[in-house]
This record gives sequence, C-alpha cells and structure tokens, in this order.
Amino acid sequence: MPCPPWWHGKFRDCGCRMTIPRQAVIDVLTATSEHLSAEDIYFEVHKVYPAIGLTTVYRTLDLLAQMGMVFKFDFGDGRSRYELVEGTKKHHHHLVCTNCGRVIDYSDFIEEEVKLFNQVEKALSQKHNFEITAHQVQFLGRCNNCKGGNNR
Amino acid sequence: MPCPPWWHGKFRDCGCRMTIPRQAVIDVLTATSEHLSAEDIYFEVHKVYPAIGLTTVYRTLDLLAQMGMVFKFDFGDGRSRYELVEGTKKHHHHLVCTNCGRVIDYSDFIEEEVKLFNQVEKALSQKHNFEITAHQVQFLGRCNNCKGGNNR
DNA sequence: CCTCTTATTGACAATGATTTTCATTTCCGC
DNA sequence: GCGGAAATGAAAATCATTGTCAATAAGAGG
Ligand SMILES: [Mn+2]
Ligand SMILES: [Mn+2]
Ligand SMILES: [Zn+2]
Ligand SMILES: [Zn+2]
Repeated sequence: MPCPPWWHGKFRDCGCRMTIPRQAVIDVLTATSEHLSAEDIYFEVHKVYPAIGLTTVYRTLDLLAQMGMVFKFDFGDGRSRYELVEGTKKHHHHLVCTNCGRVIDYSDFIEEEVKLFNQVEKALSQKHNFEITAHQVQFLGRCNNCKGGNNR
Repeated sequence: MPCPPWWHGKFRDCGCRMTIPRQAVIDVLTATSEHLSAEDIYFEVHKVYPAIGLTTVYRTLDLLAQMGMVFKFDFGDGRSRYELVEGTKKHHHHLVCTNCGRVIDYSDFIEEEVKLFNQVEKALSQKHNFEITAHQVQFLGRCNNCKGGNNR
C-alpha cells in the first residue's frame, strides 16, 4: 500500500521532506477506519518498520496536523486521536459516549446541515475576522450499551 | 458572592455534600467569563482559601462535570478548560485559533441553527440509540492577529 | 448541641502522554 | 559524490492529572 505521490508535493510545499517514517504513518492512517492514538499508530508502524520510534510518530502527526492533512481529536480519554482528512471516510462528525468512551462516526448529514454550516462559517469569519479552516462537532451522551446501566 | 442554595439540592440529589472547597470552586466559575484551567481555578480559590489544594479542585471539577453542571473543554493547549453550564454566559459555541490559542465565544445563533441542532440531535439519538446530553461545536482557524503573520 | 458514620480533603507520590535534548543519520540540490 | 539542513531515535525531562492514605469535617439522628 504505497503512499500516493501527491503527498510528496504537499511536503515539498512546506519545505519538508518525504521520508520513510512519514510514509509509514500516512499509510497506517490511510488503511484504518478507527480513531487511532499516537501509540496505536506506532504499534502498526512498528510491524513494518521496527526501527521507527514513537517520538517520530508524534512529530509526524504534529506536522501532518499543522499541514491540515490530519485531524487531531480529543474524546476525553486522555490521549489524542488522529484521522486523515482525506481518508476513506468523508467529512463527518462524532457521537461520543461519556461513559464508555465509544465513538461513532456520523456523516449522513441533512442537506440543510451542510448548507447551514457553510453559511455560519462565512458569517463568523466575517464578523470576527477569523480565517476558519475546519470545524469539529461532537454530540455527547450515553450509547445504547451504557444507557440504562450503571456508571463507570 | 455566596453560592446559591439551589446547589445544595443538586449535590444532595447525588449523595454528595456541599463543602467549602466545592463552594469556592463554583464561586470562581460563577464569577468569571474566561475559560479557566484547573490550575487557574486553584489560584483563584487560593486567594480566599489558601488551605484548599489543587487535588480537591480537580476532584470538584470532575464531580461537577459528572453532574452535568460544568462543561469540560479541550482547546488543544494540553490542559482542560472548564465552564459553568448555567453561568452568566448562555449556551454558546467556540472559535479557536490554532496558532495562538485564543478562544472566542459565539452565541448569536441564527434561529435555524438552534432548530437544526434540535432536529439533528433527535434524529441521531433515535438512529444510534444514543442518549444525547450535550454537544460541542468548535470552529478552528486563525484569528485576526495570527491571520497574515508568521506561525508559532 | 453532641455523636457517629462516612464522604471529603490535602500533602505527597505516582502515572503516563507528550516534549526536549542531542548525537547520529538521511535527504536532496548541486 | 558532497555538504548543509532536515529528520530521526534513544533516553531524559515535563507536567497535567490521578492515586494513596491518614486526618478532617458534613450532616443525619438523637
Ligand atoms: Mn471519526
Ligand atoms: Mn466558552
Ligand atoms: Zn457507552
Ligand atoms: Zn490567534
């Protein structure tokens, strides 16, 4: 699963080099549909390239997030989760269970929803002179498993 | 600025006691319009009650969040931020500058926006059998200060 | 008020994700 | 191939948040 060449351009554009470790991280992110943590990604990368260290994974994820190629999320479990922006999954929002931590992707937006967000984004960036590059929406609550049951 | 008595009820309802440290934390949260971290709150509390420890502040914030009286946010600067749910500020969403970390509250929703969220929330909770208790919306980008300028 | 039970607290240690450091290696234009 | 800048990995350092545990304080009942 080789990394598409258009990534090279992306990296060059910001004066960065395309390296094996970076490819490896991108490949893992491309292949998954889960919300991986830095360590998760490190383990996956490690299967193919045992020499690559966790530090580099962190650095790569940071860079990718800075470049806007990767989203960094916090679902409240004490570690960051990462998702490719242009991955297999299209743009989506999240449902997060505050009890067990389960995260559900949700992308079947109503057309109104998309329209409204564009509208709001435009209005906000004008009003606050803000250059909006992304948005994150999370619905919090209890999933079907945790609904009736006890806490923790 | 004494803590309203209705809090006592809230606490009793979950078998908890209303204590000085807890009052102090609530008072600080009530008095501010900022997005304070646990340590920020600790410093404020400390001015009035130097004996109260940081650990207790953390525990109190945890409890309040659990009770649904306080929102816990992550704006990407490595520490959690807290806001009273029923504070001086009404329900609002956030604009977060990914460069300098500035956070802007935004509550002048369009009526459509409110309507749509209720609608979506209803649809989602049915479809995924999820009991939705809250939502968080963040718009990410660069504030007016950071717009043209350099990074970091 | 006084007593008793138990939730709560505070000092301190421990945890664990993320960063820093720094010497070494790799990339890439020349 | 060379040379300088960018990138890497191992290990140490940071630092927000949690866990421990003996001491304290709420508040129900008398
Ligand atoms: Mn997702
Ligand atoms: Mn706010
Ligand atoms: Zn759950
Ligand atoms: Zn800014």
